[in-house]
Amino acid sequence: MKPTVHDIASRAGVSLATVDRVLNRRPGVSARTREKVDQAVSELGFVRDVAAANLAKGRVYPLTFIIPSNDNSFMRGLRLALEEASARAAVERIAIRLVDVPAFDAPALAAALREAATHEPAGIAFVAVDAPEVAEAAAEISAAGIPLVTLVSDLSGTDRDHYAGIDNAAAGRTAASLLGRFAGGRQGKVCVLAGSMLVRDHRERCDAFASVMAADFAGLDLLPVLEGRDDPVTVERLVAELFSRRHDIVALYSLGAGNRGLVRALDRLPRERRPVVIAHELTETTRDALQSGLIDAVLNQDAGHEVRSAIRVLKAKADGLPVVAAQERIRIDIFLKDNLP
Amino acid sequence: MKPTVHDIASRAGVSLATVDRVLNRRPGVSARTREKVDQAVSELGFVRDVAAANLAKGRVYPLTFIIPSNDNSFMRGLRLALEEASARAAVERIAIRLVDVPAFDAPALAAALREAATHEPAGIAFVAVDAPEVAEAAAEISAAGIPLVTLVSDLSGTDRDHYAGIDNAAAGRTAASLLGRFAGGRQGKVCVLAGSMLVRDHRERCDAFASVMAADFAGLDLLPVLEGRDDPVTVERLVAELFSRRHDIVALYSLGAGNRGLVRALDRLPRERRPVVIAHELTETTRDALQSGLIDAVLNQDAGHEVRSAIRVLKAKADGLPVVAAQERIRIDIFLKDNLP
DNA sequence: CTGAAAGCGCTTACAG
DNA sequence: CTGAAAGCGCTTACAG
Repeated sequence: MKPTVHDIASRAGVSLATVDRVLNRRPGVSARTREKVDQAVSELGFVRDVAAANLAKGRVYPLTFIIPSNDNSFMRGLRLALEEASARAAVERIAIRLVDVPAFDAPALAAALREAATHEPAGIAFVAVDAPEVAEAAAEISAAGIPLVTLVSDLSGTDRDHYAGIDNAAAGRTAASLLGRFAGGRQGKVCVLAGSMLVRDHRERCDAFASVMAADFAGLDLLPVLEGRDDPVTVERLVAELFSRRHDIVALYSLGAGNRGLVRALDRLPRERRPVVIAHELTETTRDALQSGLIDAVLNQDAGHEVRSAIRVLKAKADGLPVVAAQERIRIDIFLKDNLP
Repeated sequence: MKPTVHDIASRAGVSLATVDRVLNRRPGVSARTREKVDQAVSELGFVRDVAAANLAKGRVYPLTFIIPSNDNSFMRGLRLALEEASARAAVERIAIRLVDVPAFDAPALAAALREAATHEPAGIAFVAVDAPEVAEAAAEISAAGIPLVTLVSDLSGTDRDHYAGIDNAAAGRTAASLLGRFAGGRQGKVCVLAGSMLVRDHRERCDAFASVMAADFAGLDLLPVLEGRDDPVTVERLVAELFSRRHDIVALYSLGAGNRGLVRALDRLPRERRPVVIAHELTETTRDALQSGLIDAVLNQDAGHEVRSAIRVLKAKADGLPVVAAQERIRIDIFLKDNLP
């Protein structure tokens, strides 16, 4: 039978209260007593039942997540993942509050951060817009001792405790490698389609993509970046215009969202003009496009992983526990039509 | 404040015991009483605290995992993942026992299965060797009412409750698509390197790979499959021999383990003779080879995901709960040098 | 069919 | 510095 605090107490010849003090490294125990308890713990191989401990503590961890109210599949998926995670997290007495904020809007985000802080949550996670006013709000909250995690897109500067998202430079490089190899020696122009250069994840993908293309695929030239604001309608218009103007495009990298518009534009192109296409985020749209061959590969970040990682980190910070960085690394998934989940 | 069983009891005007009976759908409650409780539950928005319930139940779930004692990185990783999962699972009163069994050995596996069953575990997970004697042992255990899950490699026939592993046909197809596109129109032979055709995962990868190659990449011909028994020494010898015999090999698909041997053999090849290489499982060896360019892409199954899925499924089966198949699907990861975690 | 009481493994005032 | 007792939210014999 697994040993309990009672076993430790009788073995060490002390009370439960003392065992608890030693276990939780609280002060007010003589060195001798502490030793006896520590010894009993290691002799019996005691490990604390965290669930029982949480139950007894009655402690709750109110966490706030600030998410852009963008109507694209990725953000919808993030919301869903958050709701699911909330349900599971309840077991560990974590209560999650979701706050909406307009997309790509630095002042609104800064205000939302400050508002969230007034509720004194045990931690805040937010999708960063990389702007000074946001950094300022973050600094204030950090200074107030509230753990802060950026989600999906990071904030420049140091005023956050952790970033729960993919390595966007690596994503850009991966896209370049795949696109370059899939192009198979063809020469021509490459279109890069972003959401907004205001968010750091898009900027980083873009820069890394460009540098690998320049280094490894000399026959492929990048056109000026198109900014579609992750909005399907805008994206469709931009892409359609570009392809009607130019006939030398052999590949396209869509590094933001709003791929519904991209797919609609691609679908109207004659077969022989279709470029090699790499896009981000596995959604219903990109999945269908992979299967029909309109998109060749999709890079994906698992919103569920990101959300769960953010929760774990915020809880650890709230408890003053260390974070195992390696364990919190978020993977970049690659999907072809063949390995769709 | 979150409502508890006490709140439900007083609201419905019944005792805790009755609330518990209704909550757990146990018999011996009048329809009227049941109704009152159900109503209180929905009015108060009660959700059961699973951790507290488990604590009170004192129920434990002894689970047995049977893993081949193969000395390759993947199986070592699986072991590690299992130990990690054990630690976390302890919170949910799951106790995991690990049993070693010789690799690719059907009689030994059948014996291990029967032995495991004598301990009356709440469930058994095992890496299947796809042979009749194993199927027979599985059938017996299933008949005895012990939930059974295959891990990594599946068992033909129906005598298991669940398979926790990737879709190996999809993996074979993915490998073919990548290899074909990376070859970029070159013509020649393709070497296929397997562990053993006795395990179903290898057979399925191989078949699917072959069919996509035949359908989509006419210029690339498959050579007869090499069986390296997932053993680095054997693999090295086979590959070295093949390349010294033939000079028309343009690509290689390593669908099993033992890649240390493969990499050693490839490394001795002159640069211009190096084939396009797709391998399985991200290990130290394949990671280094990706970075140095000896391997072009690695397909990976996350042993941690597989183990955790197996645990979840076994627990659900033990509790008589349904399994959400979509949630238990294991992804096929693709790694290039650019998106290494 | 229903309920009072004890207990799961831990923590927390409170008293000494 | 140390301990006895009550309690966290649920479940389980046992008695009626």
